[in-house]
Amino acid sequence: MIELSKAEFSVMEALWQSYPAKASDIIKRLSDDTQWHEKTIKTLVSRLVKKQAVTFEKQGREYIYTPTIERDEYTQKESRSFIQRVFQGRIAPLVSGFAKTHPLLQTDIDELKNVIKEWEDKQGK
Amino acid sequence: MIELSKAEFSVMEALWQSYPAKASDIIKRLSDDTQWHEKTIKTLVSRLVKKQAVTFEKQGREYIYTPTIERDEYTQKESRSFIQRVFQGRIAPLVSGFAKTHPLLQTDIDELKNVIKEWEDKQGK
DNA sequence: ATTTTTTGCCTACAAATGTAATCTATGCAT
DNA sequence: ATGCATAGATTACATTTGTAGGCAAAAAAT
Repeated sequence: MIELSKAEFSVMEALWQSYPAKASDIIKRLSDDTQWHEKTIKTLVSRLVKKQAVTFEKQGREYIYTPTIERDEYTQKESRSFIQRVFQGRIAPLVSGFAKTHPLLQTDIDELKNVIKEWEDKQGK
Repeated sequence: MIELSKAEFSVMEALWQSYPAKASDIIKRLSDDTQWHEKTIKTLVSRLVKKQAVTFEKQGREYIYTPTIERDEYTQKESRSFIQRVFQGRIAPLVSGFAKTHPLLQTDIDELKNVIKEWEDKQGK
């Protein structure tokens, strides 16, 4: 599994927002959320290329970057390994712990109900 | 917030299992799960002391270690920051993403239903 | 009593991470 | 045509993390 550091993940977020994208696009997007120096972002992009989380095509002297993994795919893997490590692979304890300090929203409840419904449908079949 | 690395977290797990505990206890417990050298574990314990995740009392030349944070407290904070970082603070997307690749167990469903029930009770009041 | 083991303390060292600065080649403005 | 801005490549450097080794003191074993 491709492992991303927190900073690298943020760069991926900027790229996932819309791609293919030039470095300058990524830098522009990140400037809204962070104080990172342009050089810093370029370093992170290079590391992402090295980790093969991102590829690029040359366009003149510029590179046009594209992620090699989708956001969903990555966050799912990341979630699983987090849940595995911290909650022995069980998700429910995470949810109840989280809910203890963070009131859920109506949309969360709806979405959770949906998960349950799908599970029950599958059981039924 | 006290930040623990993965290896440090594992050591905390061993300590949370039962404390106060001596270094040798921690080492014994970790030997079941890992191949870590005794020295490695002691280094990690020292770092935990430095990070103030653990305190100790001298008992002769040995130290008796105690965590300063409870497991629940730590994992909740950790979960929150993970969810914040990866899912903008929303937990439901994590759950549905997770469920896509990891069939939930009956106990998970029960626990989730309980979370929902508690939420609804609170709404009603 | 002397040796061996075990404690915690200090030191080590490579890889990963955060955070850039410098260098080199190229394209753009004048 | 020539200098300046900009792109990516290379280098830098402190901190954190993983993974120990060595040392001095004390306890345990013989």
